[in-house]
Amino acid sequence: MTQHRSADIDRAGKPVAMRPGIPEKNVPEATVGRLAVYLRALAALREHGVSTVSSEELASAAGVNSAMLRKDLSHLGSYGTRGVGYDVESLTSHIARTLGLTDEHAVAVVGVGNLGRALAGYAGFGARGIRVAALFDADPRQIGEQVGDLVVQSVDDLEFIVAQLTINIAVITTPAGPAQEVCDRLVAAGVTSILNFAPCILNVPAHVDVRKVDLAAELQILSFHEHRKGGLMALSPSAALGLGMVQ
Amino acid sequence: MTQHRSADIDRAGKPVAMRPGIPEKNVPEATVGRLAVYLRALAALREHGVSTVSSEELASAAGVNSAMLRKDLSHLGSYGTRGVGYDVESLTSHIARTLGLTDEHAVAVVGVGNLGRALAGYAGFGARGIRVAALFDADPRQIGEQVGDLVVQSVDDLEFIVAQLTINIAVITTPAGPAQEVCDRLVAAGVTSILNFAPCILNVPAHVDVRKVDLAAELQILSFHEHRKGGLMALSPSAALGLGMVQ
DNA sequence: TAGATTGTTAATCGATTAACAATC
DNA sequence: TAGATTGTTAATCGATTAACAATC
Repeated sequence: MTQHRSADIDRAGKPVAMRPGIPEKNVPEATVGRLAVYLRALAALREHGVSTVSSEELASAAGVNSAMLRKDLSHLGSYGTRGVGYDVESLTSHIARTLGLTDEHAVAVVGVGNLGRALAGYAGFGARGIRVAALFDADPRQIGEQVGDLVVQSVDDLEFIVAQLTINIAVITTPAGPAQEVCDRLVAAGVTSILNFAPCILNVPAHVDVRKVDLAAELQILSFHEHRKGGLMALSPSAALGLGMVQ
Repeated sequence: MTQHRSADIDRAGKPVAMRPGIPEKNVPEATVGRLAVYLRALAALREHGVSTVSSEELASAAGVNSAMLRKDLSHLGSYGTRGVGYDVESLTSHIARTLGLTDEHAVAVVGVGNLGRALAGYAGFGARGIRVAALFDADPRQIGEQVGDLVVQSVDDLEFIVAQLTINIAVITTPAGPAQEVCDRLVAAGVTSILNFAPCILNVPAHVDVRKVDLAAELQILSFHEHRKGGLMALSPSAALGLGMVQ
């Protein structure tokens, strides 16, 4: 959540994008998170044969406000045409390039439970720069099993294989227990970006990005909102209707 | 992402917490997201027999700054003791109550692929107010299958069962295609909070909260950060070392 | 040219952080 | 009392939104 932010700043305290040799404009973290969403909306539009789209249309497809969309895109440069809109094709490739999806990223998944399998099989990655290249597990019953195109490898061979395949991005879908050790070993093997599904905080050196997906927390947040709505709706849906809580 | 915010405000434009009859102080959205993390850190401390914890210790266990932790907790009231710290037990229950985890929430999971199964089997929920109470799928091969304690039900029976079990929270782990229809039916059956894993934007009435977990987007965000680090590290790890990028 | 829509500015809002007075 | 640590204030920072001049 907050963790990955630490790596936006290098040891000297300067924002990464300001370092000499990396000239790209600085893209705010919140914007980066939405670029992926725009990319998906653009892909859907392209499939429907749409070749030009206005900020209003694209924003509505992405579930955001059009002012925010234009502001987000302005960080990448000016790729729209006033009075007309954005060219779907060219905007797609500008966003993809900004996200670094023109490079091919090999990803390792550690932990081949249901969650790991879901990620390994996720078609959403394929085409777009991200490819699951290795699966690891500690359970001897899983090792050697075929999952999609890949064979599950022993976590004992993690360092060797990760280094061999020059994997920089890893997904941790182990239980909380082994997660920190797995993380340390991934980092030692050259991984610099981690997506963590294990319900624990990972300690990493400053050059490593960690993003955390916390499934229990997501449901607890919904629980909070239910609680806030709760009283009223549960006791009397019609009262809630009267208060305009229901459409 | 932004979607769930819309439901914080009712039709009259007043923040929910301000409505008469719901006196709790307003807790910022960002704080709510972290309360779940604190709760987990507290559980770990309690297991280690710790009965009192300072904001500094708890913050470090939760991976945040101690000022932020104290600020977050101040929204719940004053449950610490100056010069001493927080009582693990009592802080745990205050946070749990704030999150609405004292009520029992029955959750439906729609889509029993790997992701749905991962959630259905997630032990992290059990004890704490959240219980997966129904599983649905459209695939006849899945219907009737036993998953954990539950039998997979036909999505055709969704309305009846959701209403029957007074389920208010649902998780959508279907492909993007059927997600909106599933969502509409859940809402019609009384669901008011949705956790969406399908890679699409859901349109819901204002009284419904949607949180979105976008796995492809998470990896694309990491791809962006890799890209930013990329050039340097790939060409010359030793140069990167010299720039202080590596510990 | 007239209508449409971008890119940007400025205002607002919310979230984070540091610092410290209150107080155990 | 002296040391420690909370709860809160004020400063800063970043993100969102509305409005509009630029321009296709």
